[in-house]
Amino acid sequence: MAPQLIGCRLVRLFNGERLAGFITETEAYQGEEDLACHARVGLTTRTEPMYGPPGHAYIYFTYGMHWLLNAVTDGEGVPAAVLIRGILPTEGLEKMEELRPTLAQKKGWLDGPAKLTQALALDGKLNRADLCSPDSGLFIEAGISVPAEVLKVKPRVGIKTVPEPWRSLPWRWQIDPKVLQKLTKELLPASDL
DNA sequence: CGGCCGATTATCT
DNA sequence: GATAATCGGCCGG
Repeated sequence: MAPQLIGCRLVRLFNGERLAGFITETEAYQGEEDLACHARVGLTTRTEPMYGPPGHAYIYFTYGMHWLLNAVTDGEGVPAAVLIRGILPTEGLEKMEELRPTLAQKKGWLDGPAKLTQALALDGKLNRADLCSPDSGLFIEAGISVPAEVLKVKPRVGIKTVPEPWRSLPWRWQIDPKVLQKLTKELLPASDL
């Protein structure tokens, strides 16, 4: 699911306005045996959404200040999720700039998991939102087709203390930076992204 | 560009 | 009481 979500459109309805962007980077976290996955400690209050039905959001708080968005990707009772690590903004830029003023409209604006949750006004209130229903206020639509050959696959980041083989598994997908730059110019010719 | 560091608090041991 | 699926600022190359 992680590579398949690349290119899909992530949409947030905020005060009646559409804030959206194409997903550009993802990471996979799968199962209690994956020592980088929160579910390594089993079913807890925090990990419960990952054990729930697929297609829902798993949004958690970390480092004392950041909210991170995941899509639950496996059946009930099977903990698995895809971390959304970056988007290419396409709708509601003005509002997103207001929500995330730092470095707004500059290079690297929304290329981090906590950056995009700021721009989309996401926090624990959206935890477990149905990502397949517009009624939830947070959902994923069809987007652009991104050929597999322009995807880069690398180890997941931010898990330096996790033992092997989990630390080095190639479970991070991103649009090739060169292709992303070209895409950005096509979609947002006037911006400085 | 890469590496180090401090911020700040929910969650789990 | 320790840790963390990060970020931004500051440093050096």
